Formats: sequence, C-alpha cells, structure tokens
Amino acid sequence: MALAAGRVTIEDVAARAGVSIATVSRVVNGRYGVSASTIERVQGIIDELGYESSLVARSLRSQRTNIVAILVSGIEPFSAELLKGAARALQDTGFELIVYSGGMSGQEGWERRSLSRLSGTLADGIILVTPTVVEVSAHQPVVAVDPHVGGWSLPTVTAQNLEGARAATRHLLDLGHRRIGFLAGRSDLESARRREAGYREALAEAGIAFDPALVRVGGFTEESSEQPARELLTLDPRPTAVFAANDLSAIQVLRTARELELSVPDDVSVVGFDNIPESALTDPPLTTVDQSIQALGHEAVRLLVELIDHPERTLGAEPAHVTLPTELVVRRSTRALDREAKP
Amino acid sequence: MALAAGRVTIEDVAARAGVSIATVSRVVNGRYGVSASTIERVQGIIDELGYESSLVARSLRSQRTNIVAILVSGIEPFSAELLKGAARALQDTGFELIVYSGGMSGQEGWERRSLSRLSGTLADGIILVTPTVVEVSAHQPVVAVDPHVGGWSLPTVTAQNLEGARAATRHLLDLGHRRIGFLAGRSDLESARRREAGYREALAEAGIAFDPALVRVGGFTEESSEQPARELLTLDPRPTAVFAANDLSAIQVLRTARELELSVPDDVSVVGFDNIPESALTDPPLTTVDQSIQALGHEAVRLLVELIDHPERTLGAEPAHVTLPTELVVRRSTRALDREAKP
DNA sequence: GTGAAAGCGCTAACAT
DNA sequence: ATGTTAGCGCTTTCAC
Repeated sequence: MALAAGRVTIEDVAARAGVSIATVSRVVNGRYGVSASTIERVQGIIDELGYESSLVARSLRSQRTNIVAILVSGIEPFSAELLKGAARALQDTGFELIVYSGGMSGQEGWERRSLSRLSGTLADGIILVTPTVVEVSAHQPVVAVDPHVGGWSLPTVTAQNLEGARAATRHLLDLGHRRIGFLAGRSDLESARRREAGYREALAEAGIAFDPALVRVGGFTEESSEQPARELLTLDPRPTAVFAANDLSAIQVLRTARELELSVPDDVSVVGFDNIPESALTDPPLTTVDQSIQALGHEAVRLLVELIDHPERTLGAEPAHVTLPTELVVRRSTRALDREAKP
Repeated sequence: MALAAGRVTIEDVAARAGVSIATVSRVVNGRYGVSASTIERVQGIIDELGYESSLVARSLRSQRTNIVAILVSGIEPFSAELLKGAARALQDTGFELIVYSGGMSGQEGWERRSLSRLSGTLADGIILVTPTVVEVSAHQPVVAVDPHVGGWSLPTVTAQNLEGARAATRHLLDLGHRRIGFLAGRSDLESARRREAGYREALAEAGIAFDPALVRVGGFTEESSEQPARELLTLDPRPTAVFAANDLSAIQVLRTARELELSVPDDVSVVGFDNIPESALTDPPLTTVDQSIQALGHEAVRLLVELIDHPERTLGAEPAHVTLPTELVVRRSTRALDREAKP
C-alpha cells in the first residue's frame, strides 16, 4: 500500500473507483445508502491509496470533528503535566487531541485570539489553560483550567490554592520560621491571588504581621523570578525561609541561593507549589504543595466531554466549578530553624 | 472589543467596513495595493470585532501556515519532554505549534494515517515521534525522532542509544553484578534494538555470555512491562540487577519489586533509560541513562525549520541524521553486590 | 486600489 | 443506490 505521490484526495479515490466523491464520502463516514459491493470496492481503493480524509477540509465543512483542543500559552512543566492527564482521560472517549500553542505566548488575550483562530471548529470543544482573560465569547464548549481572576461564565477547574498555600506557610511556621519571604505569582491569575491569601492567613493565624517588604512578584516563570528572587535573598535581615508561588519560581530561588553561596535548607528554607516532576530533581529536592496537575487535566476533559455530548444537561444551569485538593509534600529544601539563630 | 456573538468571519468585517472580503484579506495579510485609509478603517473594524482569521479555512486555501505539527501517539513522559524542548526551540522562529495525538495510538501505521489527515497542510512541516513505520510518502518537510528500524529516507534525530545502554550495563558490571536481567523495549524501534545491542556488548566485553533466559520484552510502557517484569524478578536464581530499556518499564520493575517484597537496591539493582523527570521521583530515585529528550525535540525543530525555510539546500542531498549524546545518571536504585552474595 | 469569482477538500442537502 | 451541487472561510488570480 501507499505508493501514492503527494496527498491523496477524495477525488483521486472517486476517480479510481469510478464513483462520485459523494459516494466515497459516504463510505468513509459509514453513511447508509451505499451497496455492499460499492462499499467494498471503494474501501479497497482507499486502502490501496492510503487515503485519509483531510482534517482541515472536513472540519471546515462539518460540525462534528471528534477533536478536543487544548490551548496553552507554551509547553512548560505545568502545561505538560496537564496534557498528560488530559490525554489519558481522552483515551476512552473516542476524541482525538490537538494542542495548540500560539506564538503570541505572553501577550494578554492570547487565548481569545487562539480561540478565534480555531473557530470554524477544528475542535468540538476547547480547554483553556491559565487564560489571561475572563470573557471569551465562545460558540462551542469551553472549559478553563486555573483561570483568570473574575466571575467565570465558563466552567472551571482549579486546585485548593488557598488551602495549599496555607499548609505550606504553616509548615514553615511549624519549623520555627518567622521571617518568611513570599515570591508571588502572576497577579492576573486567581490561583496566584489565592496562594498569596493562604500565605497571609497562615501568618495571621500565627499572630505574625504581614510584611510587604518580604514580598516580591515572581510571575511564575524562572526568568521573571530571577531578579525578585535575588532581591528577597539579599534582604537585610534575610528571610530564613521563602515560599514561592509555584515550583518554577522556587527552582529559581534555589538557583539564586546557590549563586549567592547560600545553603538550602541550612541558610534558607524554600517551599514551592505545584509538584511538577522537576521539583524532585532539584538539589536539594524541593518541598512543595502537590496539586496533582494531571487530575486537573483529567477533570477538565471530563467536564468538556460532558458539555459536548450532553449540551442539554447544562444549558440553563450555572457553569460547573470544580476544585481539587492539594497536599503538602515535604522533601529536603526545608528544615527547622536553629533556636540560637532566632532573633 | 469583542462583543461579537459567535465566530466573526472575514465577511462580517468586510460588511462592516464596506469593502470586499478580498480587501480585508489583503489587510490581514499585509499585501500591497490597499490605500492607507482603507487599511486603517479595516484594521479598526478588525480590532473592534476581535476578528482573527480561521486557521482551518486559511490553511485549506493557502500554502504557508507558519505552523509546525508534532505527531505523537500519546502524551506520556517521553513525548511531553520532547514537546518542552520543541516548544522552546520554536519560540524564536515565528512558527506556531500544533501537537496532534490521534486516537489510533497503538496501531501500527498511526503516523501515516495522521500524516494523511493533516495533509492539505495544516502545517508547513511535521515532526514524527517514535513512528512505527519507515516509509512515509510526505509532500512536505518531515523529521522523525527516535524512528523505526530501517533505512531512513527522512531526516532523523536519535540519541546514542547503544553507548548509553553499554554504559548502564557496565555500571552494573562494575558494581559486581553478573546476572543482569534485561527488560527490552519496542522491538520495532531502532532505539530499542540498539539498547539491547549495548547491553550485549557490555556483557561480551566483560566476558559474560549472553543468556536469553534473562531477557523479557517490556514494550516501553508500564502496563506492558508488568508481566515481563514479574517474570524477571521471579526467576530462579533471581537476577541481582535489571536493566530496563526505558524509565517507564524500569519504574514498573520498581513497583513489581515492591509487590514481591524485594528491596531496591538491596535485593536487586535497577537501571532505566531516558531520564524522564519522573525517574527522580521514584523510591528509591532511579539510576538511569540521560538522553536529554528536550534536546532531541530542540534538534528536530532545528532540522525541520531548515527544511521548511531552505528546501533548496537539502534538495538533492542525503537526509540528515543527528545523534545526541547520552550520559549515565547514578541515583540510588543501584548498589554494589555484596561479595558474599556472589556465586 | 478594489471587487468578482474560482477554488482548496470535503459534507450534506437535494436530485434522480 | 448514486450523482450533482452548494457551500464552509479563506486566498488569489483576473478584471476593472
């Protein structure tokens, strides 16, 4: 099979089989009203030529594509983990997966533009990962994971960010830390805000006043965390611990500490958030908050498939907002503060 | 911006601007021959309506899409790592990324079918990840990563699989192991074959006869490795070490060992191959061979972009075959064999 | 400088 | 049971 030069179109198959393209289309899509003998002949040609209908042409014309699209602003550890979970959830559903990573990564509103570009339905439904924008006028099912701050008209999937951040901060407090720096995340994301809220709550519960001087904005990426991490670690007096709003920025804290010849956890304890696989690879392995990112992806797919397959069930109803648990994972980047070191 | 209900098409923009769709198309694509005032007016409407041209419609009609597609048979740790590297390499190129994971994952020939479906050019070029088939009649630039066995008419990117496997096996030999089990990979992949060859070479160099009884086929996935892993660990006498052809199967060996109440590395040492981030998360952390998967993705993108942008340079030439280095990473799943335990 | 019109490959009426 | 035809949204000649 497959000697064919270049792309084989439905027309090639039709010509070779001596039928119209409509008949070939019927055979390909298993529509009724084709004689058994014709089906057999056409199918033979299809196999012989290695014909497969063009995704693009098909989706331009027809409504259903059996494809789920996930829109990400880039492929980094978080989105990659999410994709793993989503892909696994998609296994049994008969949907195929397309991941679209536009070039306009950082720019505000990338998801609305990407959504527009995919419109005309390459996909039956779309999952938006950490979108920067609240309102998306979508003509098809959309689910948002870890969304922008604001009231969501879309179904959303999030982790217990506040609880996780509180647990992380408490962990440091329990270890005797009092000057705890905070490396904040992308302020447009609800998750980042709630992680900061968790940090504050834990401090408040411990009767420690929130000190803005101990806070910097890391922005969730390694690059954008470099300068603020350095600022935190060179404060005088230096915080004895830093809670970073995600693992990527925590990893940058680790790196910066090394550059400053500070030992983690001896000189400074570090906690992250996410539990991306990379967090176990650091030296020392990172204490972090697990938010089972794969489960977020899994859940998003579940919601989306429900929306696609049973639009009637959710028509008038409020959009679903699913929250998944988080859990502290203690590794070796944190340790109890020496008593004598305390002020 | 963006009040629009449903998808905004080029026609909506044209109507609102009082011009033809041809003119709008020209503005969108920056073609010459539109008056400055018209450009301004049309662009205004575009912004106002939040119009973005449909990827599908555009690519059906025109040749160039500025999109690179990566075809994977599923999203698991290996392909996810590869995507990270590819995405990063794509950052500066002006190309966007589409990842396509067809539903026909396991089936032989999935890549030819996926390739066909994307034909009609959703993408300007395509990267095939661990394809099961050698010959792909492609009408556009294609690069294969970790390809099928056979003579490749396509450019390929691979790691030094033989050398890496030899280093892994030598490591076990150096630790005093003599009965070393081998959990082989997908026999259709060149990489799997070369890893087995490396295992054999190292044994031969150490003057140890290759024993087929110590070999099982794991197939590179956790599920397919379950039974063969169990067989290896219940051999009598049991091998003192197992070299698994990839990390996923090595992780399954770890799991099976635990079920059998065997301690790793006390009762049996385990080595994997790949160094996926998950391999550092295991208990104990896995000794493995790093093949910098991200670099494979990076290199594949480099080759592909070269093919797309400068087809003339590679027209008559032999396709490029890039090989990237591998390196042993010693963690805690291996240890020296006690002298007294030796036969 | 701008518009009309012909497709890209396919599906879905509508004919026969 | 099969063929004809009208588009899906867009780009691109070819006219004007």
